[in-house]
Amino acid sequence: MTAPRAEIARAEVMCRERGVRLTDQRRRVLEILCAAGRPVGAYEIMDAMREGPRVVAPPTVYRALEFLLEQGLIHKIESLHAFVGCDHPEHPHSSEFLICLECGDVAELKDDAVERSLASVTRESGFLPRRRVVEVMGICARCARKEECARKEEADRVRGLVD
Amino acid sequence: MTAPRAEIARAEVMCRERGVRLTDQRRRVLEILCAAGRPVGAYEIMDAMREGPRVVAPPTVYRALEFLLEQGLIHKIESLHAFVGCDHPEHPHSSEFLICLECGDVAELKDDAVERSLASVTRESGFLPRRRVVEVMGICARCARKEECARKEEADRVRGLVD
DNA sequence: GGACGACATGATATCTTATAACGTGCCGAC
DNA sequence: GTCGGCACGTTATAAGATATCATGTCGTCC
Ligand SMILES: [Zn+2]
Ligand SMILES: [Zn+2]
Ligand SMILES: [Zn+2]
Ligand SMILES: [Zn+2]
Repeated sequence: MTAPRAEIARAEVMCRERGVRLTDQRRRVLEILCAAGRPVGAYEIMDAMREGPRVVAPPTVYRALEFLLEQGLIHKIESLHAFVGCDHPEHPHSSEFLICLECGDVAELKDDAVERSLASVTRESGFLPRRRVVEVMGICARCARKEECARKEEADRVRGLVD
Repeated sequence: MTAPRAEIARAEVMCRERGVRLTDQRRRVLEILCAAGRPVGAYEIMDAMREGPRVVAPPTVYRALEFLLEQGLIHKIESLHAFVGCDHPEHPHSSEFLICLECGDVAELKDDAVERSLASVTRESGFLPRRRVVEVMGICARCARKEECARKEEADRVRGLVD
């Protein structure tokens, strides 16, 4: 929830270099996504924008999202119908996510092993990839540890009762 | 569009073995998916079911889909909001798809290279995977060939005009 | 400076996808 | 027989996304 100054500044520069306009609406959406640091749905973004001066309608949000996606500044997470700011938008890349079912945390993979293995599989079959969606739902390391502790405590408690 | 007798028979056996019920509604949905041989949306399935004796409402379709997903008889393609019958449901597996943007054809990968590289990446980070979504959008081999031919013909035509 | 065109936004309506909530009927266990 | 679990019916509504047309904004060209 830190102010996403750095991300915005970076985006400004990238857009200027490319000759595209990071307008108020687009910047606002990017700010909301970066500040959240988690997947946010389009309608939630819309609500967040309402807090400002004016009311916005769905197309406004979706248009801003479309632009940010094109520029590689954000990613869409298909399995959540939600969007996240990109960690490292400097170079265009396909995104891969680890999504925690417990705490909702989302981590963007930077490793390209998956990308390479996908590339080799598709090349073999003559398929020309354009966009990749790789999303793994599961339990993140932190939640796994927490659950492990809880299990232990429970076991201890039961042992205590039996004694 | 072949009659999906084999798939249905196989599903019947699997359900019996597991002690779960492949009811009329569930079988009907599976038939529609297998017969289509392409991704089909829930509401399209609903329309297909209407052709039969009775009217069905969305929850009926979604409940059947939920059951079939649980039993591994079908997969959901997140990026299309659609469902497909599974090629090889005998052993539970996570699904990986190549989706053609041109003709809409969907191929389920059987190769497990992607699965393995994903597994190693997630293991390293202490993440416990539950469900994987791997969907690659692009141009299938057949459409790529077709486009290649079209490009050649166009080039020939232009050469002809210049001459 | 004024006309024009490209692009961005506003506003309204509608469409698609998915689920909540509650009731009914079937069937086997006891 | 009745009880409980499960599948299904029915109605309503939530949630996500897009189509369409009007309006505004801004730089360019004359
Ligand atoms: Zn990224
Ligand atoms: Zn977690
Ligand atoms: Zn499968
Ligand atoms: Zn194709």
